[in-house]
Amino acid sequence: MISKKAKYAIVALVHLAKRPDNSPVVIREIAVAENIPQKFLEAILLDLRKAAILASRKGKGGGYYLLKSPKDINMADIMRLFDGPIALLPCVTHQYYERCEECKDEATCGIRDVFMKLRTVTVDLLKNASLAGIVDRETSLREVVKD
Amino acid sequence: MISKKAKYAIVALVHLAKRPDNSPVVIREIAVAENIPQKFLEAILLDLRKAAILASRKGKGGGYYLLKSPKDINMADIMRLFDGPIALLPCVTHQYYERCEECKDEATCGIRDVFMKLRTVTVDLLKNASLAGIVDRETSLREVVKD
DNA sequence: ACAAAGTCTATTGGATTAGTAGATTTAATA
DNA sequence: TATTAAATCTACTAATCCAATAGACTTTGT
Repeated sequence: MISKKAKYAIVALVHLAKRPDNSPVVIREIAVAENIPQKFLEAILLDLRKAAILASRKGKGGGYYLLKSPKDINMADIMRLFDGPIALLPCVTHQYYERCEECKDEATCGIRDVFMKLRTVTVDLLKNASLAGIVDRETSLREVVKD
Repeated sequence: MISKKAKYAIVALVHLAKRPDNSPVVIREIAVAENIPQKFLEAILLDLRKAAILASRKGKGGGYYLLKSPKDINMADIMRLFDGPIALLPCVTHQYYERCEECKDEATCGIRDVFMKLRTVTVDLLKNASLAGIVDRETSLREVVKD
């Protein structure tokens, strides 16, 4: 399961991506609109800012806004940022590789083989899931439901 | 990341599946051979027994052995047993479905859509990864390395 | 009877998760 | 320049989970 942090981050990003202009949005607006505990959200948005996905302005008229285009923000990056590696075994991650202590021969490990394949398809799918894609999908899903 | 419990479970099952006959194997043998803390492994094997994947015999000559054929034991079942749902969001699990509290409309949620697709491909891949497949894969990988 | 095996109950230290509280800093504007 | 609205920083906490250990108990074969 994804952490609440990662989930809230995605929800907040979608909220920001849905706005026509990219003007700053105050934390409270996002928190209220998306049912996210405000103080918790503050920490999350800060992380997104440190990761250069969001930018912020302090003081009156301030708030958070997207720094990158929605089509350049993907789920893989967000999930890695909050929950660490996407792979399910340390021996099949790219960035955080670590040998399994109990493993006798990595090269011929059939378990590793399975989880390597899984990692590949997962990262592939999440890399291709952009904020823009999600927003588009919501509008087209709404069309379908309306009918 | 998968839990140690799930990983040890898979390693232990592969150990059992590799044996030509299906005679009982004592916990210590598996623990020593696979570098798994014995006491920890005991609890794991007990869980596998309760799930009717392994059976056991007490006393001299006893131990654990597979109850099901290796081709009928798949990674999805093992992972669910130890780590719970495979899906990354509660709203896209089959067995443990739970609404996301912060979600406004599930039917048109673009986030849910992404994680639903991910769940489908993941479960599909893990369901098709049987113990038998893993053992086979190890033998054929060994062939390749030998050359 | 004895030894060899699994089984059960309890506990523990440490890490992680999901927050909360409150003081501080920065910027706009009246 | 005083006020206000906003983000930012530091610290703390309760609850849960993870990985493992300890020790007593039960069952079974010889």
